[in-house]
Amino acid sequence: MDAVNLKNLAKQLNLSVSTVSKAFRGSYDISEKTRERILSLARELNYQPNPLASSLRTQKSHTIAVIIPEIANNFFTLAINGIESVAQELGYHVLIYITHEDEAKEISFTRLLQSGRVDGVLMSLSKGTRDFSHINRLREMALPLVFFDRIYEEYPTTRITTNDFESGYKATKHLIDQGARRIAHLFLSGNLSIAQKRKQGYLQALDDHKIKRAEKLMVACGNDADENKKLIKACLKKEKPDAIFSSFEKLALLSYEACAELKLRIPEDVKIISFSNLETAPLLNPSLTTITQPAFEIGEQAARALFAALKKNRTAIPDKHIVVDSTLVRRKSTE
Amino acid sequence: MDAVNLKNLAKQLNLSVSTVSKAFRGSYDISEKTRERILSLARELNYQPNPLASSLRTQKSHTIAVIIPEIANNFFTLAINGIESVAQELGYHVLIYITHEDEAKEISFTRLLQSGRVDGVLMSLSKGTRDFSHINRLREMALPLVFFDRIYEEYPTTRITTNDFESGYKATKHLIDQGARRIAHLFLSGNLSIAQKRKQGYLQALDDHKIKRAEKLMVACGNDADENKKLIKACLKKEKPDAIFSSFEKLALLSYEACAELKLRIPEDVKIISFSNLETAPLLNPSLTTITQPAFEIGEQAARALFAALKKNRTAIPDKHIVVDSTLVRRKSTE
DNA sequence: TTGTAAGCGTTATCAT
DNA sequence: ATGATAACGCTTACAA
Repeated sequence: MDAVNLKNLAKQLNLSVSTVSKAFRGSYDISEKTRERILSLARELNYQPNPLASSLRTQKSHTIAVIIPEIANNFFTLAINGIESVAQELGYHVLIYITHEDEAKEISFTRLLQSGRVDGVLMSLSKGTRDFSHINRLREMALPLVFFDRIYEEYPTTRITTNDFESGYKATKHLIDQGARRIAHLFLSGNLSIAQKRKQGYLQALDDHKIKRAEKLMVACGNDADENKKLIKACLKKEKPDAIFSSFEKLALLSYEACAELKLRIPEDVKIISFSNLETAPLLNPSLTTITQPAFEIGEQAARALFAALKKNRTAIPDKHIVVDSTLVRRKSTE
Repeated sequence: MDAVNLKNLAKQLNLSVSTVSKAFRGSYDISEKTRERILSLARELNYQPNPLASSLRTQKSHTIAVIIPEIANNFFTLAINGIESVAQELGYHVLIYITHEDEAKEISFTRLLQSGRVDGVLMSLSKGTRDFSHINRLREMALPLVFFDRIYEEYPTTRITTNDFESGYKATKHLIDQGARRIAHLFLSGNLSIAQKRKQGYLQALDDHKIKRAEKLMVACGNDADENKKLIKACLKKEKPDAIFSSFEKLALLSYEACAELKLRIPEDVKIISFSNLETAPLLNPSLTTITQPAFEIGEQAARALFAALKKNRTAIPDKHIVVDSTLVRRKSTE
């Protein structure tokens, strides 16, 4: 069966291509009667306009790209859900690109997006990103870009995060209030601003409570889970922390495993709190105290910020930092 | 800055558009010297070919669509990971569509894909799908389609699932071996073939062990979590099962909550086994015995099946059912 | 109200 | 080895 297109329809109706085209776009200089004829034949033949042709012509793809570091991660999964729901509502299509925390991939993805494939980009930086020229290039190309969570702080666009400093502070203070004094901090190595903010919150809380900072209690983790678990175990064994504040969910889960393997009891020997969107946090053994980010909402807001700019036809996106609050949920792991 | 395109490059080099175009496609009737000139200017100006134009011309979008019922779900997250890794390797782009188990959305998505936007589709049916005409239409349009997990059994294409019947049987038998006799089964209402297969495995296992089937022990769940929890609690209270076999991860988590609320101990009062790709299954209280599907591999294989067909230029995809095995992982919830 | 024709940025065929 | 030109399917001035 030959694809049905405008030319096709036009011929069968003895009309011109442009008349048919206009009918679909609800132009009011088409008579009610011919419009009816056109639409009815279109329905019958199940006509679908070719989006490539139309995008090429209008310079709008009605598609956005979402670039994230990983997807087997509850935060990003929820964020995508938020993004997708807005995209669906507004009739946009969503391309997904996963960098696996790799700067080289991030660079090559941004390259691919530079020529009309998408109208805009939502992005969360990968841990490995050290140089930002690929991102600045997007600005030169006037490709609208909104950051969420793992933002590029200096980039003049809308950037959405949670209150990371305050949350880091609150998490640490919570541990202190629960009696902890040797608090380890697990974070992801690299340049991520959110990791730094959380760490600063941690340090500030220590300072405010006259607890001495100790480099050895701050564990920079990488990409490899086994490696990370070793780092955590080493810290637990050598430094004997009485609590752990983990900046990233997966590091908390590794801590649970590490504690089990070292026969350390949670929370008796080690209290644990972590940034996390884990649905099963309440069901863990013991249930995990979390700093929970409103991930769906973050995705949603990022998408809305982007689409608002797209509607206004490539208006620059407001240069501002939107902060939504995380919530601390107390559970057994810090009791 | 004006977008740099072929015409643009050609003018600056005093060459024709077609020469420049050929240079990029490594045509060998371009002299080494001019090719060098072209590529070097392209690099300098950071030229990126416009994929819309090129797709329109070649009738290949180098893009696939993935249609799934939900994304806040470890199985689908892992499957996407598998799909995306293959797509990345082969230079394809991935569009994501989430039906939220809604047939209407599934229909409208398949519509959108009918006119050149994508070269092929990977799909897992939504629970709500009762009519398949929208899917059959994709065949009429000769749009390559591969199913994974929630397959449309009658559709002549490659369909990838786990060994659902056997897994259902094995799960049930495991509960029986552990001493259970009143085994409830939680599944998703609707037409999903995998749900039916799993249930058949369950029933067969009961039959083989001379345990009487009981309608009231078979709980059909819907989309609403609260509603589902009520159903599960009602079953636990009225039917007093000594074990639960859950076909879907989220139903198992609700069962944990239900048991907690009813002060039922797992596994002493109720043993639980579930299909699940939960990373935290070993960390739950108690750890959850699972039937784990090789989700990443399923996604990967589905993608490979699709791309193989695409490479051969719209050859029909082999009509076959690929079965990969799930594994039963024994943990405390069924001890 | 309808039609003509140019053009979006490519690729591919056919000349030169 | 290079170039002119016609598509791909659509939108949009502008003309009729």
